[in-house]
Amino acid sequence: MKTPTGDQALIKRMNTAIVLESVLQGAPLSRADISALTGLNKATVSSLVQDLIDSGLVREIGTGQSSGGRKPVLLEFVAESGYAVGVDLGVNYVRGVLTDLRGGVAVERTAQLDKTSPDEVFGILRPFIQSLIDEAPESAFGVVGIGVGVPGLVDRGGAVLYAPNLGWRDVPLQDALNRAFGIPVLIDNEANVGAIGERKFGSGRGIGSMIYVSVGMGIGTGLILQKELYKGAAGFSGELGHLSIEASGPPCRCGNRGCWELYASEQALLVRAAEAGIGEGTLDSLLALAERGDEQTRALFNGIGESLGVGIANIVNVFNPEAVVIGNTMSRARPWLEEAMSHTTEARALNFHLRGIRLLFAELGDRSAVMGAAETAIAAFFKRLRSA
Amino acid sequence: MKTPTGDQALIKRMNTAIVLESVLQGAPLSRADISALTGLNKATVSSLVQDLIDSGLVREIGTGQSSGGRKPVLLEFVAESGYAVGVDLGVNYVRGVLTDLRGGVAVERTAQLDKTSPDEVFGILRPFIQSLIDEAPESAFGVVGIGVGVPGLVDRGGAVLYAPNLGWRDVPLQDALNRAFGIPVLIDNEANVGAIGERKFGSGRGIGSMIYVSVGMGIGTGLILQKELYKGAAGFSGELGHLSIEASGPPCRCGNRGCWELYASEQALLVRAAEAGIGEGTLDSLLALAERGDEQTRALFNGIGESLGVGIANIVNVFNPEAVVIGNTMSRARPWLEEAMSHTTEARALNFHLRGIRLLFAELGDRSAVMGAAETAIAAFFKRLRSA
DNA sequence: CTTAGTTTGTCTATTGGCTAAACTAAGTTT
DNA sequence: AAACTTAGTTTAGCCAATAGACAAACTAAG
Repeated sequence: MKTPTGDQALIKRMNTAIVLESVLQGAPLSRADISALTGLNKATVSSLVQDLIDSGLVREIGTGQSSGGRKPVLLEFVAESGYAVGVDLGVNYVRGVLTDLRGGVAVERTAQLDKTSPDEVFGILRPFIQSLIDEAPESAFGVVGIGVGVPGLVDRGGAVLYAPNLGWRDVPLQDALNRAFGIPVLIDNEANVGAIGERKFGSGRGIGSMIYVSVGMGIGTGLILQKELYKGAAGFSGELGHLSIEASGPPCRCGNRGCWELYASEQALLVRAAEAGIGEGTLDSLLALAERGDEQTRALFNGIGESLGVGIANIVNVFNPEAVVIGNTMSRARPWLEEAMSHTTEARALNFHLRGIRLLFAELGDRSAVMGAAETAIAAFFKRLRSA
Repeated sequence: MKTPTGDQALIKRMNTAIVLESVLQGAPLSRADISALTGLNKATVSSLVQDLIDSGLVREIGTGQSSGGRKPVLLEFVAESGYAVGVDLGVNYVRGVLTDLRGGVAVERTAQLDKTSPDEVFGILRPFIQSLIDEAPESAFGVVGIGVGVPGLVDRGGAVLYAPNLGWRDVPLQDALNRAFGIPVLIDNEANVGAIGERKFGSGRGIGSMIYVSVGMGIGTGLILQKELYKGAAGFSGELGHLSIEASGPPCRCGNRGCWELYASEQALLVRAAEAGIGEGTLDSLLALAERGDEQTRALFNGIGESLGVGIANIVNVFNPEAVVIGNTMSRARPWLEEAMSHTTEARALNFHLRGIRLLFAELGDRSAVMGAAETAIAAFFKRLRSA
């Protein structure tokens, strides 16, 4: 029986979390507002707010408008009571942010990555992260954690099991960073943190079930189901890039055949462009051509859009999500993809599932993953607060 | 702020639920055992157990072995303190059970269904359910609810939005049954209740994430993720039968192309058998042929097994579940399907995701759905207990 | 057949969080 | 200025869980 038993301390933690949550959501509001909002007694709210003020998470910011009686004392969350580091480890770059507890970016930094062996990457990563930590202002909680997104499979213990594009196998990144910095470190797949980033700060704000499709050289996905990131039994789910859409299609390096990413990724686009002799082997060159009105290039994007739609129709049928968000590099091709993509999805998905669904593109662009990584660390901090 | 705030009543409800849960799990055990198991104080356990005894959910069943001191008084859950009705509404049959609160079957009954209009079905269903209710013995809580599985899409309010095989559209079944019997009624898709049945009573016992694939004339699926039935945003997810496995395959009645169920369902088997001039157009005849060693028939099953494997590989890559359970009529063809199915799945799914996965067949056979329907009603009863 | 030691389950006093109601503080309205 | 409103605090009481004392019922050793 692992279930934690209920006692008074639990109640207090729960109610404190509820009060903190209302301050986070409701921005400037008074103790009376919180009481009305939550149903908690005014006295209870007063007491819990005092605790939060003492801990530094909440502060009073003067009085508000009277509505016929004593003026309310307005409260707000102290975003600068702590900081978090978010890192997006790419195949040839590292991007990092230092954010406050509301996700406000204090420092942002990018570095090149030309070597990819675990040791070399760690040699770059360590001072990179340290420099972000060093820039954090004095605060009540200090730097509360480090979140990292990596292009590969990550197990529950934060070890990178397999990252083909980095050439990594079984790299215990979380352990290493944990030892180096002595603060909580969370490692997750790039698509998973991207999903978290878009849901918290981007186009998926407030959405309960959302599938984030990271379309870069491959296709990765992050599944947010019932407001939570879904991970499979072993911690790695959502390899929708390797969902086969042509059972008898060409073999994929994963062992399967006709995988979605063979048809709908940046890689697929570049291969097709090369076959047709268009562009210079880069997404940028193709985007420029499409921009200039080149019909052949636009047809190419159109085809990718259709293939995206085929996979999205599957996703919609399987998950019946509120939204599908397309992110990563290919989101820049939105103008040339969107119509074919939406059209194909609508033609193929089940009618009932399409009701009210939203097909969106990432708002944060190439920052979905860093921001999500930071948010991961912030969320873990709040979770720790709630349970202690 | 909809979150229920914490107060003492909540604590008591939580702890009562914990105590009840340990009695449910641990079968005959004493108050002292519960205290040791849960960490709750002996006095607390005593008090909560007394409440449960008073309510009729728990009873003392004499003393146990002493381990050198006073003999413990053993407790057990009173399964017969209430009853539930489970109904599996098929296209041409209705199956119903009356179970106690532990899912023990007290009465089981099946009826033919030759008419399928909502009114006609309701005319049959009403006395059918009434007769089950009438057989329930006197008990503390009486018949606590009715669960129904139907072959179609069901919305959150228990209305059948679309059931092509019954020819139903927008039939408010839950409302109708609720009014007729005045006890809680829960309607869900056949595959969803089947998943619940197999997880609770069948081959998926205790498994946290499991995909139930109901392979009948079509393919339906029930997704159990993190121990909970997953429903999409609008309440209907898991149409994995309409996951396209051949983007350029033949059109499906759903509007998409190359849907899984066109390749791997009983229907697909029968179509192929007819093309090859084998059997008499029924699954039974083909099973008999395969049994007798007919090579052509076995090859047919083998092909279906491969197609099942293609879809299962997709499922495994997407959900990384602990188990996939094949249910409904086609589970009877297990001997002729299993090898090709496992082999194809292993060849196509990502290696990491295959670790420890189990490909199972339904243990309850054609009773997965009824049992799951009953369990749905039982679970709802316990949920009500916990929140009041 | 005592007597000591164990184990089960209940009783009792205490703790701590929440609440209603009274109260203080600080405004607005007429 | 008097009457009313609203915000936030203080007070007394409630209730569930707990530690520890205790009674009941048993085993085992001398």
